[in-house]
Amino acid sequence: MSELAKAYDPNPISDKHYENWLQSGHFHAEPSSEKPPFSIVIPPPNVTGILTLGHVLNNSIQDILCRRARMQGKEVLWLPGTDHAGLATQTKVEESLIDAGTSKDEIGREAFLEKTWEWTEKHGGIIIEQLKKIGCSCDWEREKFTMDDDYYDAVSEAFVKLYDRGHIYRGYRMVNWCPSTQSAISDEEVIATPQNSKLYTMKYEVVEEPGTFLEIATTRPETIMGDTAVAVHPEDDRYKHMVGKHCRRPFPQADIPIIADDHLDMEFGTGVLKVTPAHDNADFEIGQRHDLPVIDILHPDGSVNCPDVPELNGLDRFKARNKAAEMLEEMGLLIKTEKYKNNVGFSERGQVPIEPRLSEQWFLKYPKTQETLSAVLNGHVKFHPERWTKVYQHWLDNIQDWCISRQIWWGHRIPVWYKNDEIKCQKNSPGEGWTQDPDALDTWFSSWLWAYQTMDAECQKKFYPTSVLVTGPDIIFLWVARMIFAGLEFEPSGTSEMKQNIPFKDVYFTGLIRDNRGRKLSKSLGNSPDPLDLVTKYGADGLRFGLLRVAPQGLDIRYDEKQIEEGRNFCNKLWNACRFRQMQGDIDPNANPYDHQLSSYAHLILKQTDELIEKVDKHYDNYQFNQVAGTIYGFVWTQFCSRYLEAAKADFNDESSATRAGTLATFDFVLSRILRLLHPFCPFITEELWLDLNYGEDTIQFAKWPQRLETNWDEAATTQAEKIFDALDQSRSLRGEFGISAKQKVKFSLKLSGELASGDQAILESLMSAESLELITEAPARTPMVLTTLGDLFLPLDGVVDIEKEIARIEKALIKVDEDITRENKKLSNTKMIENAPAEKVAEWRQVLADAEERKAKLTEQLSHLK
RNA sequence: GCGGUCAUAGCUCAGUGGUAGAGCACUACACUGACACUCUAGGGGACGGUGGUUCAAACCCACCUGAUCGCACCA
Repeated sequence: MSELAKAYDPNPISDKHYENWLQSGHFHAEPSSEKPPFSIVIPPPNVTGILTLGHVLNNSIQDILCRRARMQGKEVLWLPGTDHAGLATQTKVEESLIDAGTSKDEIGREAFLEKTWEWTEKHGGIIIEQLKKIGCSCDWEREKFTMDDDYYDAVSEAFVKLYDRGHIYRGYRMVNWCPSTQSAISDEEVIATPQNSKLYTMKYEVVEEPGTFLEIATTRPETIMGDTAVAVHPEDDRYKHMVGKHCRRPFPQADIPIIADDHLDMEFGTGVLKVTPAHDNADFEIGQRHDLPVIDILHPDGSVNCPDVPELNGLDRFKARNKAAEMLEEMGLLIKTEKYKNNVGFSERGQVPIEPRLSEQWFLKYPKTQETLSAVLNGHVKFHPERWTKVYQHWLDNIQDWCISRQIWWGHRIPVWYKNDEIKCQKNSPGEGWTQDPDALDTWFSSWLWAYQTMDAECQKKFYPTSVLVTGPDIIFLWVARMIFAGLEFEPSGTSEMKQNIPFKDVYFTGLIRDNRGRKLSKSLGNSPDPLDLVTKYGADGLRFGLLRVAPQGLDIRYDEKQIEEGRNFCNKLWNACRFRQMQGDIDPNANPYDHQLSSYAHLILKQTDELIEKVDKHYDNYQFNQVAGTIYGFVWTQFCSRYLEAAKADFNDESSATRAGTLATFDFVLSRILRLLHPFCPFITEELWLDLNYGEDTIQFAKWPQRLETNWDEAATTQAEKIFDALDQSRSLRGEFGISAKQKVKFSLKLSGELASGDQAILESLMSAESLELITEAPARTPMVLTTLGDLFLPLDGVVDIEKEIARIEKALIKVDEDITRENKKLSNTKMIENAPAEKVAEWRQVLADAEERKAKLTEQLSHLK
């Protein structure tokens, strides 16, 4: 047993223990184990990503669940891995190529993929090392990557299966096009973003009625060249008569029909809509209904493709917008330009507005939507907090086909082959002359197999379905729902039973971390701290505990570094409590307090420990980690350190104390439970203290999870201890009122209401740091007094007492007592209340009233003595 | 527009029907033999508003206000 340092220095300890844990294989999950299984698959971070506070929160929670499960005797699999993040990684590699003076198209597909693998190997795995720094107990032997050969094959096979079952099709349809990455993206990756735009009102001349103009409002004059009609509402009296006629598109000049369509809102703008079927979802549908031609006037990069209008041709779409407005102005067709706020869809990755664009893409028509919904509604999968089920249901009720093809190279290539007019869907080339589809699959198309494809057959048998998924609600559609689909569709259990195929039983949604002004953490705002800096400053345990303590279930977190500092301070507090214990010597790992004579406060802390275990278990089971942390924090700091430990000093300083051995045994008993309860949150410091204090031979990681004692408490003793602490608090207040410092030795007199054992008296005397504590039967005159549950406590001040001050103090106390009496009287004089309230409540109120009246009598008497 | 969430001390938040809580911040005190990453004391709240249910509402219900997040959007 090494002597503990005066201050807790987390980092050397953490590194030492993590190294040991890795070498001992403690994180290994054994599929052949007899123990009940507990499993979690990590939400795979981007392979080239770096750790954020969000990751810390998310992975700490998973670690907490896993570590507790191990202590509860379960066989735990926490399966780690990373995601290839197709678009995100490809973008980074492309940028590096441009910096090097080349480009992906220049070097070609094969060389590009080689570069990307190099990049992945160079930058990949950083986040894995960072996760180790914060203590994550993943089974690293099983680390998976979505581009591993076997995983790659599985993704292709999944595609082929769905194709064969008729769920996947190719179609020329309107998709969300990201001009920045030049790829289609799914609806879920489009973020509606409020924009300050302009609404242009222009006029088109009616061909059949020269001199008559239709006024049209638009936010996108740069798409005029793609207009193939102008639409009005069929019941709009202003325009009804125009339907069937034509109006003149200004550039390139052409006559386009005026049509009637129900889609229009007569209230909006002028009630006339320019119809651009190639560049707007709604317009496309109108075009379909009216058989309008589709004119695509944009290049894939978002620049204008319209040689007939040389002024605009080749311009970027936003420049073209301004230019088109200028042209309208010059032609005298622009009536007005107004400021206008609207929502524009942005590409999540590319950070630019998306273009609705027609293109040939692969789509998945989701199978088993009913089952996917009912898995959650029936409670096979439980969401925490539950309200997310509503969001989930809403999405499923309105589900659209999933565009799964991406015009990128880094990812799982679509397993479809073409030769002349033939198409074959299979993993490998059908032979000579066949060319593979150039596109890759949406990254999420690989992620959705993650819950089982990460496991080998043996592990699947033991650990699938997994126990719980911990993730953010922002990917409820992108990932969570789709994993449920995958489980139900591909039936990894080998049976068709729903319960065996759903990928997880519980889903815990974490909150979002925001800064102290409520903004999201982001690199561009510079408000995103580096978790590793925080680890350096406060230790991994401090970071974990501090963060978890302020992370309420299902709500966003206002992050402040102060909170992490508090976490570190808490660890230091615990450290020093253990250091204090160590100074007393003689640690018995199997100490049983009940073998010894116990002081009243030892009885109290034992009972409180039992209550602690109950509360902590309850909060754990409800996934209320902030409550777990808060409960342990309060217990350690207040009950254990400020009360029990301070009281114990009296015993430890007195060699002859009859309760000394019992106090020591109680100390070890309680502390060893605190360490175990805290281990999931603070794995490093608890391991260190566990070993230093010799509470177990080996590691704390598999120490038995504390159980309640459920013994018959010595109620008399615990009540007495509470009274003693009340008397202590009151004595301190009294000192404070009269400006007597805490260490200044003073005499106290106590007129007991009940009994006080001599041992307890000695402890109280010591805690009050009193010169003496005299038991008296007569109240002394002109002496400051305070009422306690133990009795009336007097502070004789040998004539130096400020009587006016004491009178004021007592009068203030009387006001408070009168308020209590009034309140209780009001309740008790209400006959309805007496009749309807439970008898025990009424009795309670009567007791409160009686107590208050007794206090009032005493205070009144004291006041009369003073005056 | 539809749906969700939140509103309690200066700040961050606990508190599921019966006397308003914690941490931080603030004020004062103490370099007390575990800890200054500390100790002790103190001040500070008509629990967003209005109604309703109830013997009893911070808590349950309705509406309102404000903030925030999804989803769908009108060009």
